[in-house]
Amino acid sequence: MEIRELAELTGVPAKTIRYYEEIDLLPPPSRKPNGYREYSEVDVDRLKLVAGARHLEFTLDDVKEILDLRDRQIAPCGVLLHMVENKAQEINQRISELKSLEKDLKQLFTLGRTFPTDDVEGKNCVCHLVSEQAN
Amino acid sequence: MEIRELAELTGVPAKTIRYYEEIDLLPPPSRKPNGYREYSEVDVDRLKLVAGARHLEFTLDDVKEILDLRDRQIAPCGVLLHMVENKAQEINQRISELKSLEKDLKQLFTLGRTFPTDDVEGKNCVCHLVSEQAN
DNA sequence: GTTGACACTCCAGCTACTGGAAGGTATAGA
DNA sequence: TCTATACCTTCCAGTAGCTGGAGTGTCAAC
Repeated sequence: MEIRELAELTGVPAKTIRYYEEIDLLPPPSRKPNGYREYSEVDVDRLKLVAGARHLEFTLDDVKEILDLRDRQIAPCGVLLHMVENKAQEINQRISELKSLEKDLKQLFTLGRTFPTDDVEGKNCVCHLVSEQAN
Repeated sequence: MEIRELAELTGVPAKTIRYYEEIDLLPPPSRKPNGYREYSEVDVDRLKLVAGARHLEFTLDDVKEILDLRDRQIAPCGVLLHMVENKAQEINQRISELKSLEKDLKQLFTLGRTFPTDDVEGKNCVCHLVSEQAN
């Protein structure tokens, strides 16, 4: 199949597929006589793993690690399971951060709404509240 | 004051301060005879606003917009308040995404743990589960 | 005179693509 | 046969927000 079909089967844009090839995430495929890339089911499987991992917000380095193991005939499941656990942890952490951020923003909004909107430099200015966030 | 002091007062690394200057977020400061940058309280205020906004995860473009208004003597509070509201909304959205992601990861972990760790290509492989995430 | 901690500029690299230019190829229709 | 279109190809540049490092200059203390 050509690159467009691989793109459709995996949901990964053709442009991105070429990029993945460039950074050695995907092996250079064989070429048709006209120079077009030609892919097989094996490529579909590989790219689906990449797409799935990206959907889970793994980095391309993570993905590379998994694929490297697989390429060397080592079952990557153990490592991957570990990565999944770590990623869940990481996401959890980020959720906490964002929740705290959301709280700050809402507080800022509530307080800021009580201020006049034409005070450029005074303390009763949303800008001033924002400046204080840095601490 | 020199750049190091400004950095300490605002928590923004000197390197970043120079970068902000380069992208016209901060005006080029006056220079001492030896060529060192020299800052005043006004610069501290300005950079604190930037730092606060960055802490709230506003983009530098957002910050630029606010500073531009202020520089043209227009009170940016109204615009900023609006931005705060939008950002809260955006963060909220992202929290939802991450929560769903966390759920997927935890499910994957639970299920993956029941699999043998030496199955490279079969269906009982974490890799296979990850591949299916793309849908 | 030398050491150490600063300062300066400039260039490169990070992540994960994405857009666009300039050109080649395949197919369908007038 | 010409042409329109929808692909394909390569290569270069840009995005966001810094950060690291090289190479050099300055200043104060010992």
